[in-house]
Amino acid sequence: MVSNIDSSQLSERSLHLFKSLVEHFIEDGAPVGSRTLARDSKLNLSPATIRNVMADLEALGLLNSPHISAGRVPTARGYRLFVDSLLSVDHLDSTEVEQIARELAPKDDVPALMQRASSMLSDITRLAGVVMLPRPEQSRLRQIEFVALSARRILVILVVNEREVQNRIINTARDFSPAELQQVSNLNEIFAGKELNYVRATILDELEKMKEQVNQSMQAAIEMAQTAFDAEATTKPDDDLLFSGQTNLMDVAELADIDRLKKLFESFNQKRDILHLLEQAINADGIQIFIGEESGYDVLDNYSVVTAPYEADGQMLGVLGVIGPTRMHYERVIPIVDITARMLGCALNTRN
Amino acid sequence: MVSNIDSSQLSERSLHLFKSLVEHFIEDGAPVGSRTLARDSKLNLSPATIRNVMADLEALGLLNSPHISAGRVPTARGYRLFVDSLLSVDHLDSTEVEQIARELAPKDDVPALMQRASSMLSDITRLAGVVMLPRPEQSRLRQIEFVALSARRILVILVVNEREVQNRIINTARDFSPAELQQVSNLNEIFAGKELNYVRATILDELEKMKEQVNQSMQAAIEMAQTAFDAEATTKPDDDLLFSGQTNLMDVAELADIDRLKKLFESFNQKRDILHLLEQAINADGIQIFIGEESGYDVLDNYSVVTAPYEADGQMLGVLGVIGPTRMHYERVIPIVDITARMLGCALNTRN
DNA sequence: TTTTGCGCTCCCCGCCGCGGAGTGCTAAAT
DNA sequence: ATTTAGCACTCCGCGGCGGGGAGCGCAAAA
Repeated sequence: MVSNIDSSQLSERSLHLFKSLVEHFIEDGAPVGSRTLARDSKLNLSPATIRNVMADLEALGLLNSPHISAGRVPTARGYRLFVDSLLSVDHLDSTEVEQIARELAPKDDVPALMQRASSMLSDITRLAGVVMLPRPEQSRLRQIEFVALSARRILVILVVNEREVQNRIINTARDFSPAELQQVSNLNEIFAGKELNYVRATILDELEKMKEQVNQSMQAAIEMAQTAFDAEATTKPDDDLLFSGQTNLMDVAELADIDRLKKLFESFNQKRDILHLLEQAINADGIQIFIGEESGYDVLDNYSVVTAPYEADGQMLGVLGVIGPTRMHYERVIPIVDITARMLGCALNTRN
Repeated sequence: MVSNIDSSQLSERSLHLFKSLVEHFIEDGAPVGSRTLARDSKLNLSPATIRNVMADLEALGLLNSPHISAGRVPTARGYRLFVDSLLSVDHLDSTEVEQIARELAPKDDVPALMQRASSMLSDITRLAGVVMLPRPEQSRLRQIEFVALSARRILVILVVNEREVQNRIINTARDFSPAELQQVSNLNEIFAGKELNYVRATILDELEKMKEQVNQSMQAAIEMAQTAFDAEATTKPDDDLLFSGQTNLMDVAELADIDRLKKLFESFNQKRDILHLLEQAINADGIQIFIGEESGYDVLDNYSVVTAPYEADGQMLGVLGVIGPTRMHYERVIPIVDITARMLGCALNTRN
């Protein structure tokens, strides 16, 4: 990749004009010419001077023009300079902060909270919102329970990390008596508080060794657990992204070009690309922005993604963000994404 | 509503021409003129004659023309006549039937099955698919379990109807001892197999009476159950529609008109309108079709919805269907929706 | 270094005119 | 009594044309 432009490489004046141009373009989406810029930027300069400056900026790859006699438009690289060095971030309206806080009040379960976070992001920015569900590095098993549905159908309940409940139904190879089901409490004693992968590995691999050490009905518990974890391994968590407000992107005339939009929506459904992108952002320290072609995914050409990781109890949990046209109001979107991530983190901190 | 046209009110020849016209229009979306119709319909008639017939059909409200010198286009009423009396339904390719059967093999849990049904519908028809989740009239409580997470946080697990598991976490007003939690098995004895609403009502309303009859730790169980069912009452099942393939609608140039499409997508998200529509179809005996404006929801202008209810174990469970432009290949879509509903029903029949 | 002036490019928009497809009507043909 | 042929007419779509506007670059003047 060609190196990005550093703001120190440019004169004060160039920067001012450049900033002004980008703001203009973000506002009304039309290429910006020297006249308008001369009129609106406070510097008293003639259009001709400004044309010279713009020619320089174009040579640096910060601007280009759709055709020879149109105004200029920022390139991805231009936006990059803009957001990195030139942007003055809005101070959020206190009523908006309150709204966010209200929406993210921890009043129900985690998935619902995430859903609210996503739709709030899209409502408030009028763009598309996305939230990656928390995938804690370490899932500690809290409790495991077996409930008999019929002789060979058993409901397995895993309580993980204080808050999360997984259940699945397994069909066992042989009948189990109620007494055998009771033995599961032994498993709790052994595994409570252990890391989930460790539990799985232990149960699946070290079965032989354990079987010799324990009594018969305990063996039954292990057998069942084995079936349960086998089944669980096949469960891929591929619904770990929550989108909302996709339709907001449909009235950004920017690209009414249905085909691009369709491709974008399809990539929302596939989730793969967006997921990869967000994963890149999870270790970023705060806001991270992917601008247009930068992202490397060509469905995102002309779109930007503003992300922020969220954490609770000192642990990185996931990423959330907003997807919209490169021509978006970064100065507003950035603080919104930022504060949403923080507040979501708060809401997730172990409560009570 | 003005009465629909009955096929017996029209001459054989008119019907033939009308059918031919609709098929033509469905095929290429352009208004159909007398010349093309004269050429393609096997009857040896001159364009002029056909013009006369078309004028009659227009007078009946079956056709109209975008402007005076364009060809004719079917009206909603025209489509109605077409699907009710004129349509010869395709015989499904056996490979397609197999594909459907394969997709709907009951290999995992109900929600996943529904999801697969929906995306299969959209894949195979290249339109948008929708499935209403089963809402059994009677949910019988199979089992209820309490698991202590901490002294005051208790995980409540309800097993309903053999297959469905609900869990929620409640915060209790006072501490409960493990011994008290054990008492829940008494609740199982009382309520197992009872209708869920009855259980809820009994627990919430008849608390006083029961308290006197039982020992103290049993009272604890009732208290907890009360809290649990209180919480449950607030949980609205509003995510009971599964859409997929919305993006398919984006390349029906038919209405590249982004605004309409946006409204439609929004109504998918709101779910309300579509849900109401599908509810009308649940008591229909098999396929039901809503054509354009007929549906009464103006977001569906120029769209048709083809639905079929599905049932298992002799009980109506829900509705599924396909949403696409009025100009869709009904002769193909109808059998697909039909067979999908049947097979989904089979997959849901109590297994084992 | 900035500004002025000038020639030039390209888009956008409205206009015109034309060919094509289709209609409705009337009069002739069957 | 139908059906057909003929004819005048309507309307869309398209390409070409021309002018106005916005903008550019360059060179020469300030």
